[in-house]
Amino acid sequence: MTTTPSKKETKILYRCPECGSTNVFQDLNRGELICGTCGLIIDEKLIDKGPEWRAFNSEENNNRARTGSPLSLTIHDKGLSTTIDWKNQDANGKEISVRKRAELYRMRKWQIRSIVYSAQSRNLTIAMSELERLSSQLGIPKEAKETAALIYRKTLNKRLVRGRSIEGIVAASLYLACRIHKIPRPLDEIVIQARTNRKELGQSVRLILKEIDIHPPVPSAMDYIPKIGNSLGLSGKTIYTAIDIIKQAKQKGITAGKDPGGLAAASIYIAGIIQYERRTQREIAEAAHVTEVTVRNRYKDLATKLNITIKP
DNA sequence: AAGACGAAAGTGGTTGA
DNA sequence: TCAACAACTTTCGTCTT
Repeated sequence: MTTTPSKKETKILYRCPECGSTNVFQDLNRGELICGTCGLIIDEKLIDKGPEWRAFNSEENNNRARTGSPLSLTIHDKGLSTTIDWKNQDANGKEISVRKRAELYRMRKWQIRSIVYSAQSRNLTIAMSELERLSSQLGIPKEAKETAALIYRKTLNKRLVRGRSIEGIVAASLYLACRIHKIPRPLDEIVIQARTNRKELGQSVRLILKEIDIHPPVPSAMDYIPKIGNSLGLSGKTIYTAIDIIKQAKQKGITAGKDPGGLAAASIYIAGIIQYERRTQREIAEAAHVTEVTVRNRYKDLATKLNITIKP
């Protein structure tokens, strides 16, 4: 699986309300509409309304429909299917010949395999509908959703879902997929929508990280800034300033071990003051899902360590 | 009156013996 | 497995605009 975020930006016909430029891009990785001139995020949580793939003939259609026909959630045999007994006796209690025994052995083997197969596809059906629900509720673009589906399939193949809730693993897959695609969604934000609790989600995330070969980048404060800045209605200039502050902080190595959300909030606070676009600590804290105190502590930290003087 | 600030106590997660 | 620990939160009183 590839973890390199593909730079998928499409230029579209749209005029930026901030600077009037038509240099507007659609960043499908993040699901955002961005002005290429001033950096304003015009819209986020874009929804791809078209079908997720196109087919020009029936053969392609078959090849691309990777989940097969839509499965009904009901179990086709309702648990009433034939079972083959393990006893080597016929209905009258007589011993079965060696040749028949070998045949029976093969039949049992395939029957069990088919049961495992249907159990897995049933699991996948439930999981995918849960994934669909979760990602649409969190406004997650389809690329991250696809990645999440892939991660989920891997965990399913490794039998990691056994004894755990499907919902928990789905949420964990989605969380990791978001990190891979650099669309920050903190655990807590997912917990609100997911049918799990914080503890289980955290455990599942760690389990997948350990067992599956994926290496999502450590979430950076920079990834949070556009989202927070946009929800506060800040201009592209301020957002750039905030990103710049984080870059400086990174160079000085003072970002390690700190909550990226808090750092992002602090840099936005400082950027707001510098660019005369001030927001109160409370507003920023709310948008960044941290407390005022954290904003305060981080911003004090950043200001002293980067020698930024804040004008009163 | 709202916002900013800081101290103190509490919380959940990580680390190292 | 448990205690120490760092980062963050909650709460609350005080100062500033």
